[in-house]
Amino acid sequence: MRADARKNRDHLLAVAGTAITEQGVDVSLRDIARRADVGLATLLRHFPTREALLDALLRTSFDELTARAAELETSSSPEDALVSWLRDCVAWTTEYRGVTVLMAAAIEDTESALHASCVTLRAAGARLLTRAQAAGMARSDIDGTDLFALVAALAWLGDQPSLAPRADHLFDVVASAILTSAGSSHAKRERRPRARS
Amino acid sequence: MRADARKNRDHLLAVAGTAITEQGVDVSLRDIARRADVGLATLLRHFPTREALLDALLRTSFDELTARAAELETSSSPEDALVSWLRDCVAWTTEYRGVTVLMAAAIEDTESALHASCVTLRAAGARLLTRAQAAGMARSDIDGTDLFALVAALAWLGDQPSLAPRADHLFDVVASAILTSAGSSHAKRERRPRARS
DNA sequence: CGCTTATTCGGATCAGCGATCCACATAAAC
DNA sequence: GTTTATGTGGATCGCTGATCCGAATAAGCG
Repeated sequence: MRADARKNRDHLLAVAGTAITEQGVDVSLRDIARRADVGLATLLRHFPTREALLDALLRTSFDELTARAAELETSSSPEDALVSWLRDCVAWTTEYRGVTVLMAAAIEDTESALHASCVTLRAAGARLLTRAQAAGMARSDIDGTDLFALVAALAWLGDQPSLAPRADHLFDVVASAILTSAGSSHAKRERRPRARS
Repeated sequence: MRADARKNRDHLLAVAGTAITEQGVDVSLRDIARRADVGLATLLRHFPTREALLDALLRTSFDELTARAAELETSSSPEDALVSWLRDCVAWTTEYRGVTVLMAAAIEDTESALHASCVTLRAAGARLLTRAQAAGMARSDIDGTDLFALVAALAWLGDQPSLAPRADHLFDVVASAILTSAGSSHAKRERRPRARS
């Protein structure tokens, strides 16, 4: 890559980081290009899609989260490791308003630039979940995909200005649902008469 | 209102209903106008914003949901009433892909055309919740706003193609969190050492 | 019925978006 | 210093919702 191209790329990433922190991931790409004193076409050549830009921008964060999962796996109890990692994930998304929707779309879109990162994240969560389940600390009827979905839903809550104030509390509510049902009587109560067809 | 205006309004509502069912609430207003053989300006005069259009279109559904809440309040046990009403709410949103985001925004935006409907819905849920709490069937540390947020989050899950397959299962998980903590030991387990500041 | 008036309509236009094209500028290689 | 491969960004496209205003028309009245 040519030196000037590299410089533009790096500068664009820096500016994009600022813009996204300020305005969320839906910020206009034109705005980012303007703030970087660069043509829109240049931004779009370096990062052909919004997902590609985010992938470059967030890769470090993704890596940190997966590393943190590995670390917690050896340093904490299965229960604490799972819950505090989930908490970290949700807390992280608050720095990038709107990223949850893109991640939810990317997790099953193999063409998305964010796909690989999302899959890796889900796998990291699945490991912690399996460990907690093996220890009897987490309900056994959920898997990594369920966990990903729950974290996404909680992160989405935090993205909605009107619901965000409850996000922390509802995290605890959902966390209790993941943890507490392990072998409890609820597994039986849970079987309700009949779902509305 | 002049006869031709009324006709256009009704026709637009019918066409909008079809279009939104097919493509979700983010369908282009221009498309709706085109399909109704009407100018875009005409659509926007009858319904100045997307929210206004949805409000007119969904008012019936909103009324049905609140009526159903009242009905369940007298016909079912506090627990069943709450859970099956929540299930109805989530199921209803699946007919209008994307409506959840607009409702979350509208619940605290008094200017939104959807505001009143959302507030009414939250109140209906709050009544069922309070009743279940009084009967000791629902955890007491949540309120109507929390309930609204949880339903919104579950509905949002159903809107995401990649997460939708788990939505039903995760509804049960969340429902168990709402119900099962009533006086159980979990209330105590729940107090975790310390949330990350 | 014909005239007037208030209402409604929709084509045209605007600013915004992301995507794409291509003449031009320039770093790098020789 | 010249050549060449690479990078750039203004211009343009099709799309979005919002707005304006001359033309069309329904309703009211003599």
